[in-house]
Amino acid sequence: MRLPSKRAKISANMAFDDRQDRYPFPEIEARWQKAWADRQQFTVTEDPGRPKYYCLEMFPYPSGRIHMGHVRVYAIGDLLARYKWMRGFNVLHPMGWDAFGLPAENAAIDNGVHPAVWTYENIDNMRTQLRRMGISYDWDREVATCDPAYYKWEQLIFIRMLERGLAYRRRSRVNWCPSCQTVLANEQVEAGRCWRCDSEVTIREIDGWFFKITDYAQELLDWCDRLPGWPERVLTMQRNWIGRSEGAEFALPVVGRPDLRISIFTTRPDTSFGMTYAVLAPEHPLVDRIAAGEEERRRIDAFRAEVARETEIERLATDRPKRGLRLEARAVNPFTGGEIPLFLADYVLMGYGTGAIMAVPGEDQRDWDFAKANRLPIIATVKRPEGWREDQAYTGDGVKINSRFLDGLSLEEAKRKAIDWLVGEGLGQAKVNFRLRDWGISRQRYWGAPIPVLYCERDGMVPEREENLPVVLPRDVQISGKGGSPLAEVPSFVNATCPRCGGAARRDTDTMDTFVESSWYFLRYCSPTYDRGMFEPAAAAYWMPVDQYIGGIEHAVLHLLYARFYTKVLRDLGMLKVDEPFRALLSQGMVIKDGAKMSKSKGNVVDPDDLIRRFGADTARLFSLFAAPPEKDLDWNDRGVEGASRFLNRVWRFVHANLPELTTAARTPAGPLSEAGRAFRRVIHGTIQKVTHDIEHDFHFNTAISAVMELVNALHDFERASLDGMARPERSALLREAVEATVLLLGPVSPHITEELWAALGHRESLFKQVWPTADPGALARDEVEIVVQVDGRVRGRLTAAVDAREAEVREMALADGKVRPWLDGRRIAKVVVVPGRLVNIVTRG
RNA sequence: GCGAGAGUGGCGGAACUGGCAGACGCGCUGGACUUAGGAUCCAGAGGGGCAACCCGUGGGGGUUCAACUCCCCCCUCUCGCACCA
Repeated sequence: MRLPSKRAKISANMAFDDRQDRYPFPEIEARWQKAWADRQQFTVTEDPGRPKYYCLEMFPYPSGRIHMGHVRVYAIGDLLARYKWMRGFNVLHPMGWDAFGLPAENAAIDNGVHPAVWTYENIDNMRTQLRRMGISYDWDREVATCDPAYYKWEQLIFIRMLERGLAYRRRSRVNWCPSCQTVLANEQVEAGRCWRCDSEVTIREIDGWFFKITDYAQELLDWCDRLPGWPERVLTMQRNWIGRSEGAEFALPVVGRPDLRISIFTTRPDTSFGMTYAVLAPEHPLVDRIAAGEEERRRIDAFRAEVARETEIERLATDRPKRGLRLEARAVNPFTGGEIPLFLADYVLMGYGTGAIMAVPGEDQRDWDFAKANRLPIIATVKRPEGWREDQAYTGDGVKINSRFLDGLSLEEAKRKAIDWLVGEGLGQAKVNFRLRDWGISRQRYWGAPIPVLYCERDGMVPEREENLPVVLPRDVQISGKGGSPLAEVPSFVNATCPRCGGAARRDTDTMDTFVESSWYFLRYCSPTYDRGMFEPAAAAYWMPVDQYIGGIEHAVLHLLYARFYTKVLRDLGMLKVDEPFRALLSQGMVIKDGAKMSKSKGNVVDPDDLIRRFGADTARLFSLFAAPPEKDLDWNDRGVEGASRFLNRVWRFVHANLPELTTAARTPAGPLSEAGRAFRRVIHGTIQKVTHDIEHDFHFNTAISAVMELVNALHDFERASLDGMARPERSALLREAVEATVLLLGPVSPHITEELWAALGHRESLFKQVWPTADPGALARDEVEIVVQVDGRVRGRLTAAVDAREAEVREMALADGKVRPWLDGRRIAKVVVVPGRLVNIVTRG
């Protein structure tokens, strides 16, 4: 009876789309986006009088179009930003573009379009797409890292780092395509071959710039314990990446060569008496001097060429045979005084430790495998446990054996004593080693920030003068994908004057790793147009650190570690007060579809534009947040999107169908509530409590949204049930309270429809200037609870007890329960466990 | 390979510090309203069984009155890799 008439009313009042019966989201979303922009609602300035909240999502690479991963991360960020607005914070929520990088150069090679043109067109497209999502960005703070006004400051910091020895030059290995005559990124190497010409990739040594992140290894590690807002799994990955290990460093003399000593690092100095051979990395610089003659030199070169074809992952794999080459020279184990053979082997890397190891096959599995393959002796220096089969290395604890003055000691004691001995003999010392390597930042690419140094015949390497910055990337350049750095082909760029002597000098033609730009963009947002420095000190002092950083788990190590490092460098340069850039981190999972990452080749891509056109941004955002908790992968499902859309429509319809009653109702129910009214009010306030908790506690927006859905379900039930038997003012006031709570709680998720509904409910001010609702403890209070009764762990009955019922009382009720008694017949009660307010478990025997 | 995560109905996912497994949504089934329904509303539903009940959180052990949750072993999948001397 009521439904048809209600339906008629709905159609007449609400301008539903005729065909689809959907609320008019295109118009609503456009209108509110314009209103927020016109009012500059999310434009912020520093306001010391209010608590600040800096909410940041990892900025995108301007690939051309946003994808669902972007929708997800920005929906998460915007929810938090808007929530914090409603909580009274002064929220900084900026957006920009990680605009340098390889794809722009590839586009230039493939389509002949200039990287700058390509990049800025993409930015324009993506900005339009993002605006359609209705994110609360302060667009006045937009930055693009390819802007000289941006990278100028990065060049300045480079020079400061150079002055402090934090930037230095050395040789390093790169992938080289002999056919294209160019350096390849790892990404451009496919199964050992060049992705363009399919030639076999080789390794080349070239000079490049490094940042000395290893100087900060200990501090970066220490602060992992002081970042409680970070996910533990990311901190664990960072700790492992930094890879601190304690041990000893000492020298092995080369037999007959008093001029040569091989320095080795070991975490197990206690096993030194088990050293039966030693290994150098094939790249080790001493190898050339150790080589005995022409013939051995040739063998070494051949071996090096073989190893050069292996990736580091292959070289370190423990499940494949290790390659080795025995050298003619021998070394001395200083502990035993005995001679041991020397090898080159692929499993020893130049980049870790000293690039040489003492091999202890008895207590190291890789050494064991290599020793077995090369018929080398194996000596046990730790007593094996009872029944140990001598078929693998023993890496466990135990008493030292076969180790002369270390015999009988525990492993830890022996480590200390071995080091003491080394120190006493003047052979070595205790040493802390890190797995972390310095950060190579030189790229032989065009589309990046130029490295601001020159090379002068007379003065050598000279940094550019500060007043000459930025060193601007020249526009006219040929990008072919062949040959060296494209900048080397631009005479007007290369040929410059020496900042020191004024003579002729050549500029460095490499550009910086794009990770450098992304290591400080969050600082630039604090004062994006400031032109007297990287950032305005007062602005950075106000906004930093970022309170909540949000981005993909794939950045768990590299980007996040580099940004932490860069921040510490700036602090040590006296520019910044904070020690860490990101107070809290939310690592969100990927968006997948049909069990696989979205990709064009798999044909499972969902286009956000298309989605927004069909369902609206509010629905797209709602679904992204509802379908999975943020840290997990999200399996995209088109049907699920329809469900999200259906939910918003349901809310829309309910509000409009009851508008007259809602707008005339009292704000709070007058007088005492009926029992049904109290029950409903408990649902309302329970929802407020749960949503707030889920947002604050663990970012589980999916359960927050499901709680609102439950409230809406309860709202419908209440609306129907309260028609009879409830006083009209009570009903109306409760309906209003519930609807307003729904709209407020849903605001950060789906901001356009909720603004519209909020206005329809008679409010003049923006929803996002409202105060977030708080749960009324009085409304939450209940006087009875349901208690589950188990017999031997199985649910056999349930009973209702007073909240404050005593344990003995509940126990008696359970034992007397009619449903429970038959299960106790003929059994002896061994024990009764009472969990207050939850359950009773009656344990029987026999 | 190493490092880090994840495995729960037909599907996405719930389940607080060990206490009723499957909230919420999708899909499905039945019904109502409709010229119509791919709109909307109501109801049902983990699997087995007429039922009482039994079985169920990747697999196998264990701890406990009680295990998705804690411990040990194994399997599968995902992410990162410059990487353990």
